[in-house]
Formats: sequence, structure tokens, C-alpha cells
Amino acid sequence: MSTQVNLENTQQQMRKGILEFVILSVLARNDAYTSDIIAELKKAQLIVVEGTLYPLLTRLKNGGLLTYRWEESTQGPPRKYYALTEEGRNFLVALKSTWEELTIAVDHISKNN
Amino acid sequence: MSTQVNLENTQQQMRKGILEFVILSVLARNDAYTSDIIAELKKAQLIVVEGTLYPLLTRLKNGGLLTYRWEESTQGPPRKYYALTEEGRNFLVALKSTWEELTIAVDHISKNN
DNA sequence: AATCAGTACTATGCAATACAAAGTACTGGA
DNA sequence: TCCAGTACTTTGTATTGCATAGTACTGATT
Repeated sequence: MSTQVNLENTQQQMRKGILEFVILSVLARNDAYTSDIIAELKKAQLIVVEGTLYPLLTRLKNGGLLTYRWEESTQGPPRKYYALTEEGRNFLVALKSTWEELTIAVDHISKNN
Repeated sequence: MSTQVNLENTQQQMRKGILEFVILSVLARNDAYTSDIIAELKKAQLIVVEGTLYPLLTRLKNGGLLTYRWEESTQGPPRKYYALTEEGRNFLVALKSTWEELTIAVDHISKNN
């Protein structure tokens, strides 16, 4: 068994590509800052780390799907609260559709064995 | 909207990571050579191209999850038929479980919006 | 006032993989 | 012999999750 093909790696590779969808989904309900988002994902058994999340949020913000505002915190430094733009909401609708098509396709194939 | 965040790219990124699972699933039913695999996936609305498939099959073979045999063809050059190893079957079971956990997590998050 | 722990954000290098593209090789038919 | 169709191999590129290193802010403690 080579280092490349092992369960952990494959699980990680499976996470690639879906985090945009997942993050946008979390923010569709409520504005949130990073620790909120991480906690929300963790509740759903999806572990995402800050080294992933920050660049992702920045990318989505730069792409026009998110906006943010600073908010003072009584528990530490200021927090950056992210929110979906209208464009972000539209994009999320398309992503949800894509996800559904993908899972149907995969389930169809994997159920055949 | 930057080049990085567009639907096509995101759809492609969503495919990353699941193709191992999908290919092993196809081969769990029957030995197959590449065009068979591509056709099977296409039937399920999953388009995969040869530049992706060949290196992937090689990787899985090198990792001990697949074996292959050559078979003469009356329609052209010989074909390389791949089959799951015992190890491949075990790995597939784990992948299926992982996929289910992932979809449950994602659906849970996306259904909340 | 200075220090520290906890909290929050930023940046970067690495590993892995889907894909486009280029190329090699085999077979039967023209 | 040449060609089209078929099958396989290789490689470079773009993208992204993660580990890691670092910066910055705040309130509490010394």
C-alpha cells in the first residue's frame, strides 16, 4: 500500500471541492465569523481547519460571494463577520443543484455493487 | 467574479476526491477496460476523461487495489482489463462508509438553509 | 506598566488530483 | 502500404485542503 492510496488521504481528497458549498450554506443562515463556522461544521462532523478556512473565505470574498464587517468582541480581538451577497446566494443555489446531481450519480454507481 | 470562483471550476473541484470511490465501484461489479469504465460513468452523468482515468487506474494498481490482464480485441489493439483485488474490495467498503458520512454531513448543513 | 493566555486573522509551502494536450502503439480495412 | 479508429501513456497546469509559522488584539494578572 503506497502512501498515496490510504483512507485518510482519500477522505481528505473527498473534502476537496465541497467546502465552498458547505461554507456558503453555513453563511446562508446567519452571518458568522470563523470560529462560529468551524464550530458549526464540527457539529455536523465536518472538521475544517483555519489554514483552509481563512484563504477560502478570502477567495469567496474576492469573488464577490461574501462581504464582511468588523465587530468588536468582549472576549478578545475584533471579529470579522461574513455574510452572503446576492451573488453568493445565487451561486449557492447552483452549487446545491450540482451537489445533488453529483450525489445521485455517485449513489447510482455505488449502489450497483 | 474572478476566474477562480465560477460554477464550472467548482463542479470540477467537487469531482476531485470521489473518483477513486467511483472507479472502484464500477470495477466491483465487473472487470472492465477504460472505455467501458468511461461509458459506465457517462451513463450515470459522470463525465471522466482519459487524462484523469489512466493515471488514476495506474495509481490504484500500484497501490495494490487493482490488478489487470491483457485481452486481445477484434476491434482494435489489446485491452487492459482491470479487476479489484481483495484489498481493493476492503478499501471500497471503507470508502463507501466515508462517502455516506460525508453526504450526511453535507446534507445536514445544506438542508439548514 | 509589563506580561501572559486566549482569541482572531494572515500567509505560505506542500501534497494530491482532475484535466487538457501531446504522444506512442495496435489492428483491420481500404 | 497507408489510414482511421481504438487503446494506452505521459506530462504540465490549475486548484485546493492542510500544516505550519507568524502577526495582532484584548482583558486579566502580576
